[in-house]
Amino acid sequence: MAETLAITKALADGNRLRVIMALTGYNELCVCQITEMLGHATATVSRHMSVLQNAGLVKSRKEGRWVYYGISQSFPLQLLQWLKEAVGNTEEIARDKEKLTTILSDGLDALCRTQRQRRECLAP
Amino acid sequence: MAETLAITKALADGNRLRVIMALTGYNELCVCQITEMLGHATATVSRHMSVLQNAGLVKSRKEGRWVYYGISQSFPLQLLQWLKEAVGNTEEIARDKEKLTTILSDGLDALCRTQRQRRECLAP
DNA sequence: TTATTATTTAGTTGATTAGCTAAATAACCA
DNA sequence: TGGTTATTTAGCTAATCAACTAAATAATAA
Repeated sequence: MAETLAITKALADGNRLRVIMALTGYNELCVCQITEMLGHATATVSRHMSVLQNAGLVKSRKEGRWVYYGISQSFPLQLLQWLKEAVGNTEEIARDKEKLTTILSDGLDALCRTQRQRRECLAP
Repeated sequence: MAETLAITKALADGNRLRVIMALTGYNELCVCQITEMLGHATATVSRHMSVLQNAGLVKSRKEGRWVYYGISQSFPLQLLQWLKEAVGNTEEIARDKEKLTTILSDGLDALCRTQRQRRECLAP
């Protein structure tokens, strides 16, 4: 039961549901892209991703300085289908999809640069 | 998304998963029977049942002094099927099933009587 | 090598939640 | 009616968890 509970707990958070839905639309997304979509601190997003990964719902792949996440093959299919039906057409997810198109339109280097500048802008 | 999140949060608890699985085996169970199976205080169980009901996963029916709970018609079918496959054959659930057969074998009046005596035994 | 950079991990704080006891409801029964 | 009883609600405490900042890691680039 522990494994199932890890899954239901992983899905019991709005930010993590948004990430799952985003990943169903693209087969991979970089941490900085997910961070930009959610609008939280990078460390917070990293924590969310590790919860999803420990539950076996997403997998990660490192390429250079970037880490890409995608839906895991072991994501229970019936569960994923239900999720798509249940939240796939909500306003929140629609906004995320729209935001993602602009996030992806500029490339990773540009995105990381603007995020870096934003951080430095708030630095002590 | 709020409705879906209410569902995933309702399922993100081991006791509530156990109740759902118990209810799939019997079309109705009384609060005192569920209480006996979980081994928690009645008030705690009542709270768990209201979480499940607010998420739309179970429905309740009052008959005399007893309240019976059952799986709701609106319980998403794919979700329920996944749950059955995922936890239906775990040790915990097997123990619950076994315990339920003895709980049910003695009738509601007898069960409530023993629970009452147990409470009075611990009373100040 | 040294510096830079993307991500993760540690450590802290505030909010949510599961458990309990005690009090309140609602329904039966004498 | 008044008393008993099953369940729910209120109020409390301890534990869990999401968010942040700062420090550590891992990889690139100069």
